[in-house]
Amino acid sequence: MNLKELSSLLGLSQTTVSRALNGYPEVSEATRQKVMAAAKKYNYAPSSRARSLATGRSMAIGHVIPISSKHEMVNPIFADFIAGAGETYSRSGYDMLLSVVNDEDEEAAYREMATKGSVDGIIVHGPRENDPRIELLMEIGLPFVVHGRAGNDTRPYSWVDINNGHSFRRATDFLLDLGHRRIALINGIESMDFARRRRLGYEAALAARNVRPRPELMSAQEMTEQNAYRSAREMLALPEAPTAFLVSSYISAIGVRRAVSQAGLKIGKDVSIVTHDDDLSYLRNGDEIPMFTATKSSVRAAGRRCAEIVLDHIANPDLPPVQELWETDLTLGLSTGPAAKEFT
Amino acid sequence: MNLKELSSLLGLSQTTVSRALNGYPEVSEATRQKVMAAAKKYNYAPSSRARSLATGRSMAIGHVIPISSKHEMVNPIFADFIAGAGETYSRSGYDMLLSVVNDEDEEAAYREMATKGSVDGIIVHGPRENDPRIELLMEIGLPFVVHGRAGNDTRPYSWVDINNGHSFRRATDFLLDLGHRRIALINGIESMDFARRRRLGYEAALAARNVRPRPELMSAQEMTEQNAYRSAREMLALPEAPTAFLVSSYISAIGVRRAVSQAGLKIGKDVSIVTHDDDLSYLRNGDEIPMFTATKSSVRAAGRRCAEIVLDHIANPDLPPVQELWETDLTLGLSTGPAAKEFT
DNA sequence: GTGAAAGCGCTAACAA
DNA sequence: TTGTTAGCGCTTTCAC
Repeated sequence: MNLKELSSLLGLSQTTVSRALNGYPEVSEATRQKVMAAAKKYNYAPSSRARSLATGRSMAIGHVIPISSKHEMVNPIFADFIAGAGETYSRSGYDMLLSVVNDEDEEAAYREMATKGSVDGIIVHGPRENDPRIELLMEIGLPFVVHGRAGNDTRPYSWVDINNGHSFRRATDFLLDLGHRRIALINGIESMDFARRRRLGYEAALAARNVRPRPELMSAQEMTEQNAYRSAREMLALPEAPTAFLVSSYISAIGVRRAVSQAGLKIGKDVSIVTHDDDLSYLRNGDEIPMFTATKSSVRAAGRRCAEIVLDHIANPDLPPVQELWETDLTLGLSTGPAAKEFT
Repeated sequence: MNLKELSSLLGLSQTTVSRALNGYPEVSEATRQKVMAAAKKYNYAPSSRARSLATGRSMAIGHVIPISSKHEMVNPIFADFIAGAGETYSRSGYDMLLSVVNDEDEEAAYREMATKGSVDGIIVHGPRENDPRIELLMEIGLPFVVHGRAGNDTRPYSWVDINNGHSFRRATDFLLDLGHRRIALINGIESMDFARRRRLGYEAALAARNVRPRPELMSAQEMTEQNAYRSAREMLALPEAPTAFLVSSYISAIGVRRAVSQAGLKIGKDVSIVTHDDDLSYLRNGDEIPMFTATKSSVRAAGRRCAEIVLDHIANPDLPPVQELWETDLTLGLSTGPAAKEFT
């Protein structure tokens, strides 16, 4: 069923039917009712392709997902982010176009989305330090929002980010307060902006207390259980083994936990672990200490927010860039480890 | 830059330019070269909207991701599947349209994709037993492929599935061979087709050896670490505690592992755990026993295959449905648990 | 309040 | 081998 058929069925012009359906005010209430009813009855929905061509807007937002052979197959937080963004899009009648590309083809993917006119805006995932995509997207001229930031690039582009530095600084301070001096950092790959900021926060906390950072207690790798396990095991075998671990992802924390157990050490007694978690409920038994930076729900919220911002910029291209730094729910649990104390 | 501009720039008709760009044979090599060069120079790419409208094909495949308030936020294997499908699409010049919807709106989402003509085919995720979507999609008439199956529906629709039943039957057999008689099953929610099949495989293995299935050793929940942890802890507190756990997801296995450790039991000695894993390397030390059903790479391969099938059906609508049941790499490691033995 | 007609940018018959 | 022309299904001026 298309507009032509529907309108001839109703004995009206295409114009009137279109107007009735799109909520134009000049249509009489009676006609509108009739049209709406018929559309529903015949299950009519305007062709998005035709509509796009006529209006010049494609009603879709592009997400480019880089698949690297070198790095993690798929960013673990990606799914939740997408879920959040998707909610916003469907509320606003937008589609989400996903483009999965090898990272060397990524630039071409953005260019193509723009020149083919398949999207009205773009969301950038997993920004790296001095990410060249920012430049590219500014040149292309399509509205875009970055989830995270690309280093200290001060150009006015829109982004939504978690305050990774502050969060890790506070977590490190917490461990220092507990009396720890050999605090290991199990981090993600440092080319990712968020990992760099986390390390800086950790280092800043150490420096403020004159605690010497130990390179042998810092690892920066793809965040898998395996990597974390191996790193933690090696660190625990050192003559001066860490008494605490600050861990940059939940899945890595599981690897650390395994290494600690296997070394015959008791978590929360011999060694403290500070990490992310979405569910505190089971952690208040001295098992480990959670720290919120990017939980499932906050990632989802970030997805929603990024989507909103890009839609706003599409609706109003003169809007200034939006830059939001979200403070985290840094919720630290009760530790029964060395010098344990409650901290909120 | 659009076709009109490009062709007038070249002093050619739109038709010729279009033909040259689309690889039609009747264009002279000389013109083609010229056209190609100009297109590259001016960074021209045909508008996908206009092209879709003209050809009637939208060059996009729809994926509907149901977000349930009741269940897991996002299916954990979803990201890898998407990555695989995305690879295939980009090779074939297709786009992927993601629609994130509440599960009650899912039917409407499929209908809309079809009537709006925004996709040429659909991939169905997370089929449930007697999933009404199958009916709906057959009625809609768009090519579709299901990742998994919808119960024992024998209608001729295309699907790609892992042999979950067989895999779990073999794993259970393995544990029975080791001498285990109280084998717990930590499963996903049974409304999901895969979970049901896994339980059936498990029960069949028990029945074949006249081992009574114990309802108190079977849990079926959303697959999170928390749920698995709680279930395992409860089971271990029973007077007749399980000596082995058969666990339906890697993340659940982590919860089981924690419960077992916390109970003061040694994995691989007091209790065997059979589960999924992508990386065997660290498991041959008696820690636990991996079992492959749906690993990251096989899920990705399934994504690629589903995408291929749907593209095939779009290219040739008369193609009969493709139904593929993949046998799994059920690789069982060395257990040092009770009656341990090598099994491959 | 309604309709006629032009046009969005492309592809594909049909002509030449 | 190339060009002319007529749509694809919708929105949107402009005229009534």
